[in-house]
Amino acid sequence: MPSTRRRPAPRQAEADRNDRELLRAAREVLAEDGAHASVAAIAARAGVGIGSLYRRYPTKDDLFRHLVDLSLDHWVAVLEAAGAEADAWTALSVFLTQGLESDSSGSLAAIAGTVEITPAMRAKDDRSEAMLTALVQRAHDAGVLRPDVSTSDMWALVEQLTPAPMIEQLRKRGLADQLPAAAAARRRVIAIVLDGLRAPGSPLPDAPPPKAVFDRRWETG
Amino acid sequence: MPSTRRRPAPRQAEADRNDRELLRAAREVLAEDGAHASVAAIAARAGVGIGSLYRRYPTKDDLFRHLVDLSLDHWVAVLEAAGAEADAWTALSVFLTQGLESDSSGSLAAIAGTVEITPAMRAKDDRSEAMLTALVQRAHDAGVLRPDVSTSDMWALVEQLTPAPMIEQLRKRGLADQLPAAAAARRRVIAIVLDGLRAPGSPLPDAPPPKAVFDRRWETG
DNA sequence: CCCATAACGGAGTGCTTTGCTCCGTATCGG
DNA sequence: CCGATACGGAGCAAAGCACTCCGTTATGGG
Repeated sequence: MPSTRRRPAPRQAEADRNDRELLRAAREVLAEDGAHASVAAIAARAGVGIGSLYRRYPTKDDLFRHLVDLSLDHWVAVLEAAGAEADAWTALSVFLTQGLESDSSGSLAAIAGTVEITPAMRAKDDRSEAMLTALVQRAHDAGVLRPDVSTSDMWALVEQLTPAPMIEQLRKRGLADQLPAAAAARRRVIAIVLDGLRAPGSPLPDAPPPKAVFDRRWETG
Repeated sequence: MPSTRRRPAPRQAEADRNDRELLRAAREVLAEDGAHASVAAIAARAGVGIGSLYRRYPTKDDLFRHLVDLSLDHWVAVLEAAGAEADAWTALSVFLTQGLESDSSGSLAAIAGTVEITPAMRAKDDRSEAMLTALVQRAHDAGVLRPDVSTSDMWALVEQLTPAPMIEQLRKRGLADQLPAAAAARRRVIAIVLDGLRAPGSPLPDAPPPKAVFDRRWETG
């Protein structure tokens, strides 16, 4: 049997760059347009033809699922970096600041319930849940985190702080010169929240949310 | 000249109720669908015919402008209630909790830049800016608010905390049984933020955002 | 310097959604 | 019972949608 070895892809470099641009653009458009984000808008913002997008992701759903998968990877990586910190408070602080600052994140809440979650993705989610719980427990043991804060409170903070409404708005309106100030404003908000997490804190209202509140949004069907 | 007095409107009560329902529905749909919110969806959610909506608001823009106007009224009212508090810290706390809890608010950021701001609306905005600045100054004088927090930091917090992504998501997916838990989670987040605002606090990063960042998003054209 | 090949861009397609108009119907005070 | 007013929603032209198809372009081993 003669070698049917394929030649190397002629335009591999361009293809790789296009893929990165597509994912970046998809996150931006999703953050701005929410559930109504269109494939055409994503391709246009990436500076890539629609045809090229569809060659890589046969379906809009495939693209979005990949995005969710990458986001799960992002949080696992952030939690690993945070867990490696020697100080319990620094670990929590790294979790929030690193996790929220990178644009590898972006608000995917808009497509919750529309993408099928694979078992591998579920496993990544379970993993990050366990890692964050360990981080919170460590901070409680060290007495640096207010005692009434639970793991799900931390996820609630992440959900609330992940969208950057001002930044999206400015980007959409083309007011790029205001972007640094808006990003700075968001960093200050996160810093305020971090201080709010420090022990002792005044008692929190209600009960911590059950994890089901977060998970059920992502169930399809 | 004979009296051309009009007869009283035969279905006035129904009309009033419909108007309230329309505004409530518009806020919900805007929060869920963002800038792509459709008139048909608003009418449907209000349980009102499209024709009735268009009789009251000749244009989609008219409806949205009214919504923005009411939101400005809402914040002025909240600031008046907060300013009436005897304790400087309680005043700030009322501002955030009352301002963010009511569903008279809702995230209108999605339509920033698409509605024409009338001089009257601009005046209301200026008024609330002055009132909040007074509140912040009072808290600084009393030494209860961390000294590096400015008025615009407070607006940034409001912008960040106004959207309720989890609540919208659950409502959209029909998971009504989870709504109380999600609302509780949000109250806890706000309580954490409030504690983060207390003096002394650790130094905040960057500089406070200029007010222009907030205003320019609303300029049309 | 070829030229086979893999990746490219975007016009086109059938279908849905949109903002808005129009008009026959329902309700109520006098 | 009747005139006035508000009602609901079918219908319309235009725009937007996910996705297909195909002629074009860039690359790198021989």
